[in-house]
Amino acid sequence: MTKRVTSHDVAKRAGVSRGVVSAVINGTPGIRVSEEKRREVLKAIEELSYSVDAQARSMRTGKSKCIAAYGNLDNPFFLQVLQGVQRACTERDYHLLLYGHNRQESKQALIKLFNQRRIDGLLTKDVTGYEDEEWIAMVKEAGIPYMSIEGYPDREEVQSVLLDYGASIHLALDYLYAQTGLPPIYVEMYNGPEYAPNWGDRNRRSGYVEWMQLKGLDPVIWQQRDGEIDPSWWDERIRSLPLPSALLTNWSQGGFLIYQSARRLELSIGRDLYVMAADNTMRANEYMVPALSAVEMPYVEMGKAGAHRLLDLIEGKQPRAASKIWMPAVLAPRESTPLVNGRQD
Amino acid sequence: MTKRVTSHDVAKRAGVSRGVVSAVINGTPGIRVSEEKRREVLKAIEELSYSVDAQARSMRTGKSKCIAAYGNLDNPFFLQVLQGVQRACTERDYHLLLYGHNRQESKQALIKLFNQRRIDGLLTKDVTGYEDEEWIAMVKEAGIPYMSIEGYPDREEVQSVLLDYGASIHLALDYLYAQTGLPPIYVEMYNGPEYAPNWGDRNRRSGYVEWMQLKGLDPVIWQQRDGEIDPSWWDERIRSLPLPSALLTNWSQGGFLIYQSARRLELSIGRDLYVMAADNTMRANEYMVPALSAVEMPYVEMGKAGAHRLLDLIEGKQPRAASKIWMPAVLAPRESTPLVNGRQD
DNA sequence: CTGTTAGCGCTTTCAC
DNA sequence: GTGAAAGCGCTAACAG
Repeated sequence: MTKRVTSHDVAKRAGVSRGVVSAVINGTPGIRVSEEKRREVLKAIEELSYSVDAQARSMRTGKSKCIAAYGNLDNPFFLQVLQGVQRACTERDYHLLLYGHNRQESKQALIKLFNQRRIDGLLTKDVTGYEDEEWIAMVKEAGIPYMSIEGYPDREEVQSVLLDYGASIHLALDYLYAQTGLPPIYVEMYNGPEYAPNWGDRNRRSGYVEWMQLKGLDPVIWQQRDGEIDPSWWDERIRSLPLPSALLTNWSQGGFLIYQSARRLELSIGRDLYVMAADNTMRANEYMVPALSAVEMPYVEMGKAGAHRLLDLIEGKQPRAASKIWMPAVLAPRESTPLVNGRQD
Repeated sequence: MTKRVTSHDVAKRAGVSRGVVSAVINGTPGIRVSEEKRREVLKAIEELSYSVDAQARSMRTGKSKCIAAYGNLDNPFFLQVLQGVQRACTERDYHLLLYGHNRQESKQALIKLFNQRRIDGLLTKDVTGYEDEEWIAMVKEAGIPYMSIEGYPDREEVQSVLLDYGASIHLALDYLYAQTGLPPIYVEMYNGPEYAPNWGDRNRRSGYVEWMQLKGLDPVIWQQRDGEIDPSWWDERIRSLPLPSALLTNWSQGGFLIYQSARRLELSIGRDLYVMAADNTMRANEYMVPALSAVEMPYVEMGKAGAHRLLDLIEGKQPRAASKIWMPAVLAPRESTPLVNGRQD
């Protein structure tokens, strides 16, 4: 192993002092260095292929230029968020440490991490509407710049990136209604055992009811627990429907179950049933046959926006900004909701 | 901001010297410390909620206990690999830095990173059979402990985790044949513009030919470029098939196109056509209707195995191990390949 | 404007 | 056994 090249070596070769080398590299304001010397230094850096030791620098400055992202690696959304975060980090020359859900304790370990690694900031991908008092207290006490993706909708003092679920449902319904002219049925999936919708699903549901009332239509809501293996439940309901009918489901999982039922009943999606999803949890919408129309959540953009805000916070750029960043959903029209004959305008 | 707690503070409070504190924390061999003092130190650490500064430590020791993972964040496989890597890191108390494809230069930047951040090792998720001479030369010159996932199958001196694609095809064919008793047609997708199969696809293809010959059957191979929008190509071929027929496709994308054609021709997957995929690129197999049978690649395990090997390398545990880790594919039987009537044994 | 120097917090060697 | 001190590579403050 060859010996490490230090700023000392560079200084010696360029015939200057180490302070100058540092000034050249960091463009330290208040230190003027002659053009000639600067060139010398740059040349020496090039020739020795020197690069600063980030550890030593951050030890001195107290800033590591590292942020940490924490989330559930089982969840494909987290990958998208990471992608956005990663881009922001690259753009602003930060590094990204990755931590995954492992045990219950691990979130607390992040605080420890903050001390150990001198992480400059922390970003977590939470489930929609997640709130954890204790955690927020810890973060605040530790003085960590912090940002949540999808958490803490009701806590103004916590920075987070949020989705406007109500608006996303309106977007979906406007489209579905324009395509089909049919009053959409809302199929609401939930995680058992009890019906306890999270923040996002509550907003979606009320968005639906609101929209229907606006149009003077009667809301029709089907509720079913996800994971419930009960094909006949679906078959009975769908069999009783007039054809064609239009359905909007809060989770794409619901779309999948409707497709399965249609297969059993020998109904055709896109002809007998118009189906649309209000998310893309499984990231399979476009691969279903026929491809499932949906409103989808811009997780990459959320990650990017969140990371930029976090970096602003770290660098003290945004002293008194609003704590919430709201993101709009994106309409993805596909084959499951063709334009119904005679509705062209 | 409260002042940082240092080992000095701990030492003072525990009434010992800093060397002892260090010895207690790291269990330094060759330094014996009395049980009483040890207890004192631990108590002081607890009371002051002290944690070592990783930067300072790694500056001193030259080891950062950090590895970096690099890959394409657009690719869902990479998330799975990351998951495995992350687990290995947690188990062995390492930290994980994440870098994504951004520009062409960024891979070179990893080398720089190695110097700057004192990364202990590097892991890349490459495309199947990827090889890059120049990169390997750079890595070797820099002396970076390095591991590739899916790359460098033919370079014995490079450490990598590989999949046995030939065996995976045999596994798929054995299953498909047992279920249906039909000679499977092989549907080979490729990325255009020219037919230039990668390492994995070459192995799959020869695995198919080999298996068919073993059974005394004539190989039938359809080739189609992915992204080619040509529904009639599929419809004509599939229409000409005797029913039922069995098809195995190298990419799940092929399964998707077959499903679409079946929909147009009003054929039923699982009754008229038995379909199976030899991968799960889109991670949508189980959400297709009917769910698509496949052999799938254990990317989580690959990441984990790769990371553990990398850490072994870093810690000098495995002086002369074989450079390749071979992983077997996993059979995932689903609804698209039901047991054909009368074939129960 | 340039050069010297103090220290960031830790580990490890070397005297005691 | 224990304590002092050197030094990892850097930046910022302070002399010259």
